[in-house]
Amino acid sequence: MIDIAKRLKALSDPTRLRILRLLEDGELCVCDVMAALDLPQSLVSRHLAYLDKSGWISGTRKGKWVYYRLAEPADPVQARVLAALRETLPGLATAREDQARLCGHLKAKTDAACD
Amino acid sequence: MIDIAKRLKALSDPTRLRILRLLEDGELCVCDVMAALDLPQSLVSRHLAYLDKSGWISGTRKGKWVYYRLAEPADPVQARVLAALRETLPGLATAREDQARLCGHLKAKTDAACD
DNA sequence: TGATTGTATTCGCATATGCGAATATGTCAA
DNA sequence: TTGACATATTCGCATATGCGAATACAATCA
Repeated sequence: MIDIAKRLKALSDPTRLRILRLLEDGELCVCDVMAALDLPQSLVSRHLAYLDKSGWISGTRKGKWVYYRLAEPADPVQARVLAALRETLPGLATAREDQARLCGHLKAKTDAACD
Repeated sequence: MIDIAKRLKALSDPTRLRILRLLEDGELCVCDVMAALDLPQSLVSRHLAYLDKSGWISGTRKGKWVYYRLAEPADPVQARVLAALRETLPGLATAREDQARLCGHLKAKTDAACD
C-alpha cells in the first residue's frame, strides 16, 4: 500500500506530469527538458531524479548527457495510470506549449523536423 | 495539469488508499471506516474530507451518520486509476486486515454476514 | 593538465503537511 | 430545552516539501 502511495505521490506535481508527457514521445536529455519546460536546471534535475527513484522513468548517461525515458511499468497500477495519462495529458494546453518549446529547441539544436 | 496532479495527490497516502479500497464494496459511515482502519475519529474524518474535496468520494448525511461512497469518475484518468486500484488493492495484506476488522465491526453492529 | 559543458547534490529557508488533542457543529431523543 | 452521540473543524507543533543559489561531480576537449 505504501509503495503504491509513494509511486502515485510522484505524480502529484504538475511539473512531473509535464515531464512524463514529454517522455511519452521518446527519450530526452536534461537540457531538452529544461528547454521544453522553461525551468532552471537544478529544479528539472531534481524532478527527474524524483521520477527516477519512484520508478516512472530511467536515465542513462551517454557521454556528457543523461537521457531519460519512460520506465517499464512495474505493476498493473503503474501501467494503467501511464495509459490514462497518455490518453489525457496531450490534450492539455500546458502540454502543447511544452511541446512547442521543445520543438523549437530541437530544431535549433539538431535541425530536425518535429511534429 | 494542476487539477490532475491534485487529484492524484489525494492518492499519495496509504490511509486514503485503504479507505478507497473499503468503499469499493459499498458505502460506509465514518464510524465503520474508523473501526476498519483502527484509527482515531478526527484523523479518519479528515482523510475522508480530503478524498471528498478531491473528487474521489462523496458523502451524504443520513440522520446522525454520514455515509461515504465512491464518486462517479470525472475524467478518464480518474476512471482508469480507480479501475487499476480495484484490481490491485484487494490483494494486499493491509487491505485484507482492514476487511477483517470491518467484518467484525459490522457483525457486532448489525449481526449481518460479511464476506 | 585545465577549461568547458552537462548534470547532480547540498544548503538554507519559507511554506506545506500530518497528526493528536481539544473544541465545535449537527442530529436525534427524552 | 438538555444530553448523548456522530461527525467536522480548529489549534499547535513537529516534520516534510519545494525551490533558488551555490557547489560538487562527470565527461569531453584543447
